[in-house]
Amino acid sequence: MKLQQLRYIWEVNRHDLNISATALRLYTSQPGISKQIRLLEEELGVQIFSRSGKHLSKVTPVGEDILAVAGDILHKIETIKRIASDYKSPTQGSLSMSTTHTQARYTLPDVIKEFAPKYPKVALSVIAGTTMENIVKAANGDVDFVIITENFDISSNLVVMPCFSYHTAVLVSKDHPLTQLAQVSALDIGNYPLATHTFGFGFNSLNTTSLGKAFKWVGLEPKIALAAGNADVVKSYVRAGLGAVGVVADMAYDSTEDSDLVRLNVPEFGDAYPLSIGIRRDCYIPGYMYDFIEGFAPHLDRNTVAEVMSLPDPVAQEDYFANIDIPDY
Amino acid sequence: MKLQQLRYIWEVNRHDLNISATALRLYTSQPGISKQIRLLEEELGVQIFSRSGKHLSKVTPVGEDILAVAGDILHKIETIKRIASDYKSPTQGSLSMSTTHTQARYTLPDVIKEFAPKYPKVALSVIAGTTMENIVKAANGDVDFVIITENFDISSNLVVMPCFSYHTAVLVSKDHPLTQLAQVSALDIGNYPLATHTFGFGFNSLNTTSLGKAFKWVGLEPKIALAAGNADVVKSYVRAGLGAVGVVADMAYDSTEDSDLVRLNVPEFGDAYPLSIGIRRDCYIPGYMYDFIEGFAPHLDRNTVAEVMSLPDPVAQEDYFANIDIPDY
DNA sequence: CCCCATTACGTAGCACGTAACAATG
DNA sequence: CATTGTTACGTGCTACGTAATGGGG
Repeated sequence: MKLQQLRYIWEVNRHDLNISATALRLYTSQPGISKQIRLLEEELGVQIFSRSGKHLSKVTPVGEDILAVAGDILHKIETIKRIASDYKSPTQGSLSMSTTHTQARYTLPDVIKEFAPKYPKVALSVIAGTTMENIVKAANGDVDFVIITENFDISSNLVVMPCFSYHTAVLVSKDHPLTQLAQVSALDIGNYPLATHTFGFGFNSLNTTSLGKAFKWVGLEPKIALAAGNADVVKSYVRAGLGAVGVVADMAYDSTEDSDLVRLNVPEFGDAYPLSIGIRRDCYIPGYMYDFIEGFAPHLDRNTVAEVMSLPDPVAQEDYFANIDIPDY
Repeated sequence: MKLQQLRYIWEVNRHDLNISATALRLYTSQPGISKQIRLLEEELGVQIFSRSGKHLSKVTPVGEDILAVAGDILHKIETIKRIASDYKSPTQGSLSMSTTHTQARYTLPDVIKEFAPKYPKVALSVIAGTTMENIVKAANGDVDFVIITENFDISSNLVVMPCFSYHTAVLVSKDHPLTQLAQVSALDIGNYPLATHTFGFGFNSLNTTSLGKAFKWVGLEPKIALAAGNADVVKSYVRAGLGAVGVVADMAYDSTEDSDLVRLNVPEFGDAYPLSIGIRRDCYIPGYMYDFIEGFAPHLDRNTVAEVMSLPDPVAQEDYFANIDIPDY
């Protein structure tokens, strides 16, 4: 059994069982991959892929099991490289995260501004995507960690550490009728088109967020005017003067930059949302990564993170923060 | 990076950093191993072993980290082979366990008598050792699972499933003065030499077992006459007619075979001890292994074991059995 | 008829073994 | 001086690339 053989079956599986496409991506030849896969299957005495004619049609049941373990192995191989690289040159390496647009746009730049000059040799990449995509990326090891809003109790291999809480900001234009009210309720908002970004799981998730619940609670079906993955679009829409009410995460509201907007206080929307960081359980954490995390969430210092990561028990990891105050943004 | 390189550093570490000895054991040449290790170190850019002169003197800090991951990888490689082998020929393979002498001698033979004819092609091996040794073997993956008395909440990578409870049997010879008493207490026993096997952690562990506590409770320092790892020796000692009181696990007392001994009822020694099976968390379980486990502990059927093993959370795994009645032996 | 996996075959690289060397206790 | 790790060197294996073959949709 060779590592490359494991790499090949893993990649072929990732590329829709298309050996040719895999070969292109790996800059190698089709016959090479084909042969190595057959050799592996021969050595193990089982078929990993079932062939129909000249196609790999699907993964056999054994293949599923084998692929799962192979994935672990390949990830651990990368881990070894990282360990060595981190020890050799602690200020060098790569750091990738996936997160929502809001964090990428509003909270992360400040952290990066501190981080980047300190670690000029660390290749930093921030990927903005939906919560679902982000979680999958982190779980697959495509990124080092994920910063994510909403509680996700997905039974995955991610260690979740809360960074801070944030609230929603309800925004209207300066001349909006709602600015005349002494106290705005969700009921009042229901009379206007609502512009919000999709909190995580896409459009329908509105029903499951506490924002959605707040609407339900006052017996309203919100008239969504705009649901974008992007707080800036929401704000533009509010600015457009169509009477829209915008709901964004409060970090997306800057009192000076957005001085043409008015932030309303709506008690029903007062819920705090936890913003958390999720790291693959068996991930190796280089020094600069600790530093980045601490820069983002000061209470997640190196010792804390290391301690939580070393807890063998997911529930203990979760409980660790149960009695710790999570700061507001 | 090659798998063999990982195997080499792993084995060299296991063989006290002696490359020559390792080469002998692996049926290969010293220079081969030496070179591959250097190649790996070169590729990673770090030293895994520190050299003093012509010796590998110790493992570097990075080396420790790397070795840990390498061990995982090698174990998973074996797992892949097992998966394939099990799928290819489900009735073939190997099954090894480590346990105490008492289980090996008294409870396991019945299970094996059922199992062996059913799976003639499974190489079965039972290793008797102290509890400590057994746990280490299972955690290292040297054996497939461990059957162990005493509660061990060692934070290891073992999934623990209770099989049944047993009690201690207090044995004396037929002509022993204690047989004249209507009711025997621990206090009475304190007057005689005590013969017992070491429950698990060696001689001193008597203080931590509930057996030891029972003595403490009645204010006695037991006069141990014999502490052996072997219930048969205890019984011989009791038979020797020196007035010794023997304490063994009740499965070691056979009312017909040991009809020359009298079992006393001593309330203070009435505690139930759980007997559990411990399986490495990331272990692959072939069909015949499920079968063996079920033969040993009928309530641990295939579905139950599979379900518990698939729980990602050690605490959940432990709690699984909290509300389930564990049968007596 | 295009796409894709497999077979055939040649080559370059590398893992491994033997032998010689060096250094340590 | 015995033990152990490293260097030197030759060889056999094999992974990989190119070219040709063969099924399917």
